[in-house]
Amino acid sequence: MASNSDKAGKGSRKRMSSPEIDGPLKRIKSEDGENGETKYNPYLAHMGEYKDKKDGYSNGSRHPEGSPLHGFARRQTTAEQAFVAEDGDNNPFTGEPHSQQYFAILKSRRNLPVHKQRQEFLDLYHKTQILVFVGETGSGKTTQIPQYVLYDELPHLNKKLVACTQPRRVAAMSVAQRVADELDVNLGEEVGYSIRFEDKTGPRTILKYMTDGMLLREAMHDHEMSRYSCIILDEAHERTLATDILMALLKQVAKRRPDLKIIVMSATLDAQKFQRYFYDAPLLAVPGRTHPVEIFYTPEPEKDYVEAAIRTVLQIHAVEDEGDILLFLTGEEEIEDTCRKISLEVDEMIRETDCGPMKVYPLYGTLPPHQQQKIFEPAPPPSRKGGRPGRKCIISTNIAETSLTIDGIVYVVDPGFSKQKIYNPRIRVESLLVSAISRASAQQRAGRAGRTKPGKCFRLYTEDAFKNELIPQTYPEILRSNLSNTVLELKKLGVQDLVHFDLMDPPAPETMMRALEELNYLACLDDEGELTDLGSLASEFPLDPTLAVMLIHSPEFLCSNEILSITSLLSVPQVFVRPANKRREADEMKNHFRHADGDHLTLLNVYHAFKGVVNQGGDPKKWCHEHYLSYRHLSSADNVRMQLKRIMETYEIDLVSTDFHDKNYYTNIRRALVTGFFMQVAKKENNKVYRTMKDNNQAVMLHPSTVLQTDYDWVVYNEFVLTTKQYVRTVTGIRPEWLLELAPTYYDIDSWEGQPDVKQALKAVAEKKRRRDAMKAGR
DNA sequence: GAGCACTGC
Repeated sequence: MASNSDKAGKGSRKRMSSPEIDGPLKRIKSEDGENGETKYNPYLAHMGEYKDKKDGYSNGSRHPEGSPLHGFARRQTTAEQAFVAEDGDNNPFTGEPHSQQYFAILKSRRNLPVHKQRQEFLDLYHKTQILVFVGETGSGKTTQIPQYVLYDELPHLNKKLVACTQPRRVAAMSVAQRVADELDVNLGEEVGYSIRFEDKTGPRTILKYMTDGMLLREAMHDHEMSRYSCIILDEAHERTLATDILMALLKQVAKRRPDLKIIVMSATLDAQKFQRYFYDAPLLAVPGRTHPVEIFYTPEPEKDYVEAAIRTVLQIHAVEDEGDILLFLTGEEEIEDTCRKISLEVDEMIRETDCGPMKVYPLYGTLPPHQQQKIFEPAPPPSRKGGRPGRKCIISTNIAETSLTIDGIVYVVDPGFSKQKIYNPRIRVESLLVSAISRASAQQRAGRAGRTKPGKCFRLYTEDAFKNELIPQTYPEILRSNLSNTVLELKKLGVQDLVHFDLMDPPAPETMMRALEELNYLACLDDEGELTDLGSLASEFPLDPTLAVMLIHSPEFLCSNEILSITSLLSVPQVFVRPANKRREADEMKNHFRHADGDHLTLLNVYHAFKGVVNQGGDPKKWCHEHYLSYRHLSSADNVRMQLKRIMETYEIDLVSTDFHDKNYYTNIRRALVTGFFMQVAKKENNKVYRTMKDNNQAVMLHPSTVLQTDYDWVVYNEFVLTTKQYVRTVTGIRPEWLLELAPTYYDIDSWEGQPDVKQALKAVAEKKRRRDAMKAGR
C-alpha cells in the first residue's frame, strides 16, 4: 500500500488520507501518466487475479478493515450496508473525505420515493439477470438506481463499468453531473458521460451515462459489450430506434454472458409489455412524486383546434388563479401565428377588463437557443399595484413533452395533435404528418401541469375520443422509419438472421425488404444479404448509407475533400436562414453563393466562404448573420466534418481534391454525387414536373428554394419533401450517361420495368454513347 | 415560388 501513499497528492485529485482504501492497482494505473512509472507493481500483482477466480471478489476480503466497503461482497450487499458506507466520513470510491455538500444532498436523496425500496431493489437485482423497473416522474430512478447498482456491483474491483443510457445528449450530460455531485466526485472521473463529439470519461470511471446511440455504436465493435457488468436502459418507454435495437441485442448478449445484468427502466404505461418481452422478468414499481392534475374534456369535438386552443388560453387567463400556461401545437408556423393572435387578444383584454399581463413565448426545436432560454424568464408582475397577477404562456411543439421541462406550469392546454414522422415503404418516403397523439402522450402532457403544485389540463377533445379513439402508445420509431441505416447497423452488429431478430415490435416485412434492396443496390450487401467490405466500411460512418457510400467512392473522382464537406452539410439542419420579414434580402444573399449546376455545389461554396472567413481571422458569427446563414449549423457541420475526416483517416480513405482551376473540378463532384444518390434521381417530364425513378415513380417539382438554373433533364436530389405538393429538395443537375456508367445494375436497361419513357430515354443515351465510342475507336 | 415534430451516431 506504500506506493499508494507515495502517490498521494500527485494525482489530479488531492488525496487526503485513507491509503488503505481499496483499489491501489487502479489508482496507480490512472496516475502513471504523471511520471510515466509503475505501469505494473509486482507487490500488487495478486490483485489483478481476482478476475480469473470464479467468485474471487465476492467474498468481501477485497476491502480491508477500515475501508468503507469492508464486508461488501459483490452482488450480495444490503441496503443497510450501503447506508452505513454512504454515511461514512470517507468516500468509498475515492478515499477522500466527504464534503459538506455531499451530506446535504444525501439527505435530499433519502427523501426520494425510490429510497424506501432500495432493499427491495437489491433483492430482485440479486436474483435475476434482467429486471424491469418502473418509476414515474420524480421517483428519482435515473439518478439513484445507477448508484444503488454501484454499491452492489463494486465495478472498481473487476474493472467493468455500469452504463446508463439516455435518449438525449443533454440528459446524459446533466444527469451525469448531478450524480457526480451526489457521489462527491469530479465529473469525468468516477462518474462520466459519453455522447457524440464528447467522451467525458476516464480510467477511473465506474459509472457512465451515455446516449443509447452511443452504446449501439460501441456494440458494433464489441458485440459482447464486454466493458460492462451492468447496463441500464433508461426511458425505454420512449422506444427510440437505438433503444429498440439495444433491447433485442441485449436479449441475445444476456444468453451468452450470464454475468451481465440488465435493467430496463420505463414509465408505468406498458410495463407488462417490457416484462413479457424479457422472459417475464421481475418488475419493480416505484411511485412518482407529482401533484394531482385535474383533467377537463370538451363536451363536443372541436372543429378548429387552433381556434379552440386560443379561446381556452384566453379563458384560463381571464378566470383561473395564478400559474403559467403551456399549450401544445404542432409546428413552427402554427406556433408563431398563434403567439401573435394570443398577444393581440390579451392586449385587448387588458384594455377592456382588469386582467393581468401575459407574456407569450414560442418554443420549438429550430428556435435559436437564446430564444429558447426566454421561456425560463419569470412571469410578468401585475401591471399595477394590487392588480391581478401576470402569467406567461408557452406555446410549444412536442419538445416540451419530453425534452424540455418548465417548472411553474399549472395549466396545460392539449389539442391532441402533433407532427409525426411516417414512412411509406411503397414509395420509400418519410414524411411529417399532423396526427392524433396517443393516450400515453396525452398523459405525459397533462403531467407537465403538476410539477410544482396541483394543476389543470384542458383536453380539446371529448373523453370518449380519449378512451376510444386515441391509440394507447405512440408507434415506436422503428415502425415509422426507413430502415436502411438500421439494417446495415444490425448486419455490422453480427445479426445474421434479421427475420428472427427478436425486436419488441417487428417492422413491416416490406420495410425490411426495401432496406435490404436499397443496401444491395448500394453494394453494401451482396445478393445473399451478407455484409460486403463496402458495407462494413460504410457502417463505420455515422451517416445514411447513401452518404457513406458516396464518401467512400469520392477519392476515385478526386474530390473526397469536397464530398466530405457536402456530406457534412447534408447531415446538419438547413444552413440558409430565411426570416419571415426579410425573405427577399435572404434570397439575395443566397444568390451570392449560387452555383448554376445545383444546390450541392452551392452548399460547397457556402462552406468554402465560411472557412475562408474563419481562416482569415474574421468574425464568422457576424459574417453568418450578414449573409443569412446559420452560424450554429455551419459550425456543427464543421464538427461533423472533423469526425468524418478522422474516420476516413482511420480507414485510409484518401483525402484528395481536383485543382480548382481544372475544368473538371465541379464535374468530378457531380459524378461522385451519382455514386450515392443514383436512386434519388428525377427526370424532367415537362416544364415543371419531374418524375422519380423506378417503383418510386412520383411526379415531383423542384423545391422553390433550389438555385438550379441550367435546364437539366436529369437531377439527383437529397430529400423528398411531402407538404402541400411533392417536392425534391437540394438538387443538382447530372448527365444521364453517368447513371449508366456509375450505377449499371440499377440502370440496367434490359431488366428495366415500367416507366417506358425513362427506359426509352436511357436507351437513347446508351445508343448515343455507343456511337460516340465507336467513332472514337474508328478515328 | 415554399415551410421545418423530435432525437441520435
